[in-house]
Parts: sequence; C-alpha cells; structure tokens
Amino acid sequence: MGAASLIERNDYAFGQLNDIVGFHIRLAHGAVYRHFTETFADLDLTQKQVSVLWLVDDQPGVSQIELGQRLRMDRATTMTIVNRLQNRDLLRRERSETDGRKQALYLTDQGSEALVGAKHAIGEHESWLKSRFTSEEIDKLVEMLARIHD
Amino acid sequence: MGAASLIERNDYAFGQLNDIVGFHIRLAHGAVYRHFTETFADLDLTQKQVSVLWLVDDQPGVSQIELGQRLRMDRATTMTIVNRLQNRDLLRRERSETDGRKQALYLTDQGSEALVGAKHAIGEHESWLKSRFTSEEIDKLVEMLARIHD
DNA sequence: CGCAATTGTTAGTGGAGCATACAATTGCGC
DNA sequence: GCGCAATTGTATGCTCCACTAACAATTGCG
Repeated sequence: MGAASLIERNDYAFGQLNDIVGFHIRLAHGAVYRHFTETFADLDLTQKQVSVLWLVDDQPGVSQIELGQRLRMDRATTMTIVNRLQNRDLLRRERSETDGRKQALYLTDQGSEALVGAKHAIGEHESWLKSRFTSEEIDKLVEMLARIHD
Repeated sequence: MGAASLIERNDYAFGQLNDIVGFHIRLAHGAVYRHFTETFADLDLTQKQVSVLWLVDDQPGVSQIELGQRLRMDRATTMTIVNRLQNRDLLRRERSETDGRKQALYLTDQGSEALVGAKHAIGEHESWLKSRFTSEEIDKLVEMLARIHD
C-alpha cells in the first residue's frame, strides 16, 4: 500500500466506470430526482407532473401531442400523466375548435393553485442544486445539457 | 449571436421552464437513456444492469449492500436487479466466508462475456454523447455532475 | 369520395424506486 | 456464554415512467 493508494480518492468507488459520462449523468439525475421527491412530498407532485402543469400554464390550449413532444414523452406516457392530473382536477381537456382530433389542455383553478405552490418548492429545490456552482458554471452546465437533449 | 438568438429559437418551447437546471438534467438524462436503450437493444441490458456487472467485475466478491450504496440504490432495488442478472446466469451469489450475513457477488463466465460486449457498446454510446464536446468540456461536465451526486 | 396522416385512447409489459415487514447472522455489552 | 441491537438479505406490494401494439375518430389531400 503505497502513497498511490487508490482508496484515498473517491474515484476508486467506481473504478473505470468513473470515466463514463453517461454514468455520471445518471447518478446526477438520481440525486436530483431524490431531492425533488423529498421537496415535493407535501404537494404530492412528481417532476413530470410539475413540468406538465407548468407548460400548460405557459401555453393554455396546447394539444397533448405537442405537450408530449416538448417534454420528450410519447403519446401513451403523456396520456397517463394527463389522466392522473385530470383525475385530480388540476387539468381539464377540451375538444379543440379548430381541429377535432386535438384535445386542448387547460389548468383548472385548482391546478393554477397547485402550480403556485410547486413553483415555490421548485425555488427551494433549485437553490439546493445551484448552491454547488457559480452563476457562470450554471450557464455552462445548462448549455452543455441542452446540447445533449436538443 | 448570443442569448438573444437563443431566446428567439428553441427556448420558447419551454418558457420559464428553460431556467430550471433540474429540468435540463432530466431531459438530458432522458436523451441519454433513450440512446443507451437503442444501443443495447441487442444485448438486452439496461444501464443499471451494465453498471452492476461492471462494478462486480471490478470488485469481485462485493456484497449486495455495498453494491447498492455505490450505485445509489436501496436494498430492495438492488435485490431485484441482482435477481434478474442471476436468473440470466450472468451473476452468482455466494455466502461470504467472513460474514454469514453477506452475499459475495461474482460474475459467471457468461456474465464476463456479456460485459465484454457491453463495454464495446458503451464505447459507441459514449462516442455519441461526447461528440458534442471538447475534451476540456467533458472534464468540466463530469466534474460538475460529480458535484451533484457526491 | 377515398385514402393516408394525425391525434387520441386503451391495454399490456417491464424497469426502477421506495416502504414495510420478517429472517438470519454477527458483534457487542454484560 | 447470553441476550440484544445492528447489519444484511429476502419477500411483498405499491407508484411512476417509458414503450409497444392495436384501434377509433378526425382531418387533409389527391
């Protein structure tokens, strides 16, 4: 056991796995997911649900398919999430007047209320996440992540 | 070019959501997950499964609890993943000689073979991911992601 | 009109995460 | 050595998310 002992560095815990970028994205996502879930335990909302409420609030009357595309979900996944939110009276569907195939999505009053609470919780969650970085680093991080998902 | 052109282009799709770091991490993770799944369709292995095989190969005889801690999974989740791999004869459990409570995990020959194939596929997957960045950016990205999950 | 594309819906599969309860083993205080 | 607490594994059940496949309704176009 010389001074070069690998154990002194955290990296040893993962061995070669440490060099895999995708691995770190997954771990980071997991950490964010867990903290999000804790922060939102009272509100009983998931990341996806908040994203949906947020987007529908931003663009009232959006169709399900467009919502799904923006959040990178397929139609079936979008359905189940919208169903859940509709069953909880946070969201309502309306037949689009211009295109009978489409469902126009709107927040209910209750949904708007929930979103207000959610945005507050998001603030705490983001503070927890951003506390690790300078604002320059945050810009760089977001820009790099966008390069991956765009 | 600059911030203004970004806002004209894609950003509107997400509205305010665009400023949420956690949102971008989730989208990036989803994109990586999807590409990983496509790359590994033939091998029929998930990200988690590959991580487990990789770590067990790196540290033969590791206990389930330690494996779970390193990959940030609880005991129950670790169980189900190890069960799946054991049922496919990629992994085997052995009672630890030093501690009767522990299960020592080892790859089977078949598991080692599968891992070889997986590492090759990981190479392709990582190339796809890294093609967006310079090597300096990759170092910075990994370092920032590690700050989140450590 | 008739056909293809789009959108929505339904049902089923599987991975992953978590909570809870219980069993086996170990280690420690006494 | 005995008894209890801690550790580890196991079993069960729940939720969420993503995907596929099949089918229906509507729209748009040749």
